[in-house]
Amino acid sequence: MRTASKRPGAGFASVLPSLPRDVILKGDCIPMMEKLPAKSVDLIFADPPYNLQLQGDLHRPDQSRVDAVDDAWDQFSDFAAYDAFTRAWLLSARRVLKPDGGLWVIGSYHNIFRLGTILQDLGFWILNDIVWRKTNPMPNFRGRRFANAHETLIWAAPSPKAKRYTFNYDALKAFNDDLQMRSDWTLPICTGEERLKDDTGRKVHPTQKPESLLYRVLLSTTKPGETVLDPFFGTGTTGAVAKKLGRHFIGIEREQSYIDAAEARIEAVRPADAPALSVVQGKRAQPRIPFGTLLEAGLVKPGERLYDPKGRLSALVRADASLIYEKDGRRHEGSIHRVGAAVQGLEACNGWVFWHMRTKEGLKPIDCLRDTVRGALAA
Amino acid sequence: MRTASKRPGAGFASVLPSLPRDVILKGDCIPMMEKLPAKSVDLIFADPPYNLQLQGDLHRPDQSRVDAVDDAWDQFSDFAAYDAFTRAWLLSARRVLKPDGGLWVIGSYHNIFRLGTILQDLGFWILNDIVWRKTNPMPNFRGRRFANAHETLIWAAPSPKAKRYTFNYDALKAFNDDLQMRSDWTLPICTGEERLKDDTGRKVHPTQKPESLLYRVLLSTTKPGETVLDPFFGTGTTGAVAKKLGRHFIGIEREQSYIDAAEARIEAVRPADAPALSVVQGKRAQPRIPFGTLLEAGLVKPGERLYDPKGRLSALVRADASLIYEKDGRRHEGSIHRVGAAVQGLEACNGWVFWHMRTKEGLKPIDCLRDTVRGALAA
DNA sequence: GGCGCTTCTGAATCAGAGG
DNA sequence: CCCTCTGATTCAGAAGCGC
Repeated sequence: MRTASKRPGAGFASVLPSLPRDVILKGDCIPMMEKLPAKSVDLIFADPPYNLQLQGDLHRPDQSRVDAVDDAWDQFSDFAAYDAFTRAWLLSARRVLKPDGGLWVIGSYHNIFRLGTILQDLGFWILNDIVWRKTNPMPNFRGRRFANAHETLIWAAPSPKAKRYTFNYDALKAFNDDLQMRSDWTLPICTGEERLKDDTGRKVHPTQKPESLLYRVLLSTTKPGETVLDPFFGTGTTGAVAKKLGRHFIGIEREQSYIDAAEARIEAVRPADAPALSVVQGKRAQPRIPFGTLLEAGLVKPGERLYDPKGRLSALVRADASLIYEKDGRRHEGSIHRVGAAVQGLEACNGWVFWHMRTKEGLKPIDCLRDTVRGALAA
Repeated sequence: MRTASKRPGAGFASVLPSLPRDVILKGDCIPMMEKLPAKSVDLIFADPPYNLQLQGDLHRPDQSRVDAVDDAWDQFSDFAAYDAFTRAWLLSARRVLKPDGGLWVIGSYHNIFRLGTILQDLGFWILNDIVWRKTNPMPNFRGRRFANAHETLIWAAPSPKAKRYTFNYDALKAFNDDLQMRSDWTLPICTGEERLKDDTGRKVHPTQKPESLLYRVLLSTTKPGETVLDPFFGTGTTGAVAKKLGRHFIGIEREQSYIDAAEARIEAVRPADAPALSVVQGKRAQPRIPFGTLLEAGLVKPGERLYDPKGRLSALVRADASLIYEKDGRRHEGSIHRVGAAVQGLEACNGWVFWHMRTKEGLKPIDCLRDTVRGALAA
């Protein structure tokens, strides 16, 4: 891992010719992202500052808390600065993001509504909001509110027309004991061994995110070998999990102390082996086998009959892999899907699971034959 | 209960001298709220249109069509129109609200970020965002996103200096088995007997909220005898729960069919019959521990092997918590349960007790690790 | 009545390749 | 870009039905 330091007069001259990978770039995220080639990153995970009062960039001119806090204009001026910052880094981020990439942001009620609104205003397309339920949140000590036991993430595509974003649906379903993954994730906060401490035992970063959270983010919305950018890298949770999962990372961070901690931490990570990184693939990922292939392979012969699941209706297979169904003067012909839909009076039908062959063991869906063909292709 | 109808030229002449209570006002919420005296209401609960932007029809895998929320009242031309509407009704609402009153809004990711941003811009002070985790949400039928399993509520005071808002901390804590009430509430959606149906058996309102949700809202942030205003009354869940809990209500609603249903419903409420309301309590809602959680927690690592009870067969653990088994040309992949079933030639298998890890003390079922995680979660 | 099986439904921004 | 066609995709709970 390398660290590219941006010193005065010593930064990148202009946009880099190619994407650096597995590096931490030192500096503010907006100028740094401007150095990266456009449409080059597969995923962005951002954990931006929550409290604008503590950020140098966002400091109000007079540093003071407004006396008349019910003054709407003053309220707005604070939020306006945060909004301007948010808009700026999100625009930079989208330039770097591939058109079919994904973007995650995390926040609390202090900033997440502004993040979400600006995402929508900029034309990002929200795919889900995700709730991180903390199993061990900080209690509310004064007893004046509900215990703040969650944070919110937003997962978005860069535009509404981006339909080919990565979502490892089947992997997540396997991960979750064969139930599809929900929008609420129950995970502990970062404590114990995982929490980075300095020599004096104090935590290195005030809001270090748990690796489990990033694990789920990267597992669900990236593929092995892809690159994830984290513009607010902190102590490098994103980088550590990316390395562990065989993904590449680019971190951007201003504070040298965080960079030092992140480098040591990521250095110590041992990535999993390639076989362990492959995930369950659904049917969509498998090579398409048209019905005609079964005829070419001799697994189905022209003139055979296919049956509905109960064996009552049947249709004739023709040489061109179309079916013909005739009964009581009704007549349908076409693909296995069209005829399947027609005989059921439905709009659509998956002919692969509707139509069955008669075998010694009874009726078997023709979908089984596809597996046979796929096996033959693989061998 | 009375219904005040606003007919052309027959509405209230101007602002009412006193607050009507336990009534449903027919009409648009903004002009209706303008008739109410300023600073007169203790709490506002608002379930505004969500501004869903649905494309075509959605079908379940069994081809049945999902009954979408395509009502006219949820149609807005763009975000600007929705924002203007939101700003307007929130301003009207704040005028009516007592300075130490509270305001709740509920929404999904389609609108909640805009609601939150506008609340902040208008100078409301957010006290909590609350997540309603649905025990029985609609699944994601196309497998392209996480199942949308929650909605978000925002609880806010009308200004940052309002410190004397009502919060029944101790009541909530008792309600929650002496644990502080958290910001995530696990409750089922409104179904069964509670869901209002018309003569033909169709739901009266597309988005009726469960009484359990309002029960928790009113119990936590109002006192008996206080008045709660609901500007988007619908079929009157707020009114029904208010009556049940000895609070007064004012509902505002445009649709006569909803008003009729609400009146009959509220009429039938007996205030005495206290909480027969089944709510899923925090402590009893033991989190399910999917196998993936063990990987996130680092208790199992991608690339490790799991063994059958006799240690003869073994399978590789992958990053998505799926297993892969390969022997003599046979190959199975999927969840611990699927692969466990496949290697035994069974229909089903409990992977938690079938698969074992090698430890110094010999083979141990992975189920033991679940206890470890549960312990960590409880701590 | 009881049990088991089937059917139905819920605030949803829900496909992708090929021609 | 538009149109056509293939064929992938669901969980919890209530209600209804049949034995």
